[in-house]
Amino acid sequence: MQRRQAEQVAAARVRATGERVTPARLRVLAALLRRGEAASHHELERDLAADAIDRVTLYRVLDWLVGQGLAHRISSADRAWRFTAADRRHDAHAHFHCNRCGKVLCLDEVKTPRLPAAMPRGFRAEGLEVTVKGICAGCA
Amino acid sequence: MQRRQAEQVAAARVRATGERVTPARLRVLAALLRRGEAASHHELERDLAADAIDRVTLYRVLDWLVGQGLAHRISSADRAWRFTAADRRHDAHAHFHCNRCGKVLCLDEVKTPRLPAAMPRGFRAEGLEVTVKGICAGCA
DNA sequence: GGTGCAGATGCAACCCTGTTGCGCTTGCAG
DNA sequence: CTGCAAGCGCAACAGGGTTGCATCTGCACC
Repeated sequence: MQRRQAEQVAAARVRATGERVTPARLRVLAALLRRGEAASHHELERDLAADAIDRVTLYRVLDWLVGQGLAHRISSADRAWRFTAADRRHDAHAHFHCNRCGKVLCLDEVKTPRLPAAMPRGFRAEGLEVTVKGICAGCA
Repeated sequence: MQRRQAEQVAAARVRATGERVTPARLRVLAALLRRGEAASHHELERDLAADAIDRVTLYRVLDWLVGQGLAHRISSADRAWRFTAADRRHDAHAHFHCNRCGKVLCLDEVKTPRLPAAMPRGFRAEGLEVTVKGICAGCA
């Protein structure tokens, strides 16, 4: 997404929550929108390098965005959360994790199966995460 | 698995690698075999409490076991690796992650789909991880 | 049954991701 | 304009995992 468009969309979405509209929220959401792929905290920090916002604030803003449904948190294998703007329904597709560079992105083509009907007695399924691991185009 | 049996199986498998047979390797693999479910580093440390082995050694032994194909590393959402003895083919079933207590176990009933045939150009799939999240029987 | 040494272990110190506590600042309702 | 709850920045901390290095030990060879 282009810079201008990302900023406008971000502003609209943050405003729509009815919560406070702060620069940090706007800038973080805009940064997420500009990136097509899932961004780690560290990558976002770099994206926001110009007039950086505090590490902790970034974590809190990301938490807030996830809480508001404006972003999704993906747990990747390298022990770092990754985040995407909530552009599309995130239950319905798989993620790709590159074993070499650690990059995570969405595989829209790969549909995930629905929640398993048959769970062991006493277990309740709430969500499903499908991750394909391999080597991405950049690393191949 | 019973203690005696676990020790015997562990000894046989470690010997079969042709690499060095050390007490740490035997004890860690036996501990994994005794547990039915995936164990975190911390849980294993507790299991081995009697005459504990060093934190770092435990990490290294686990790495070695994974490298030898004697154990599998599962990345759970709480940013901690979990490990299982490689009893069965681990590609073929899903894992369950409890959102409340963080426990991870194998869902043998839930078959995972085969690797997606259609990947974006330049991407190579090497493995597939399917995780069902929810509340386990103990926490319900 | 020795013995040498590559490889395994233990210890201390470190890194990285993420969190908490707390005083200062600010968006926004009135 | 103003007050104040909510958000922000800083510092300090916590947990999981890794690295460097000196010491120890399985085991291949004698």
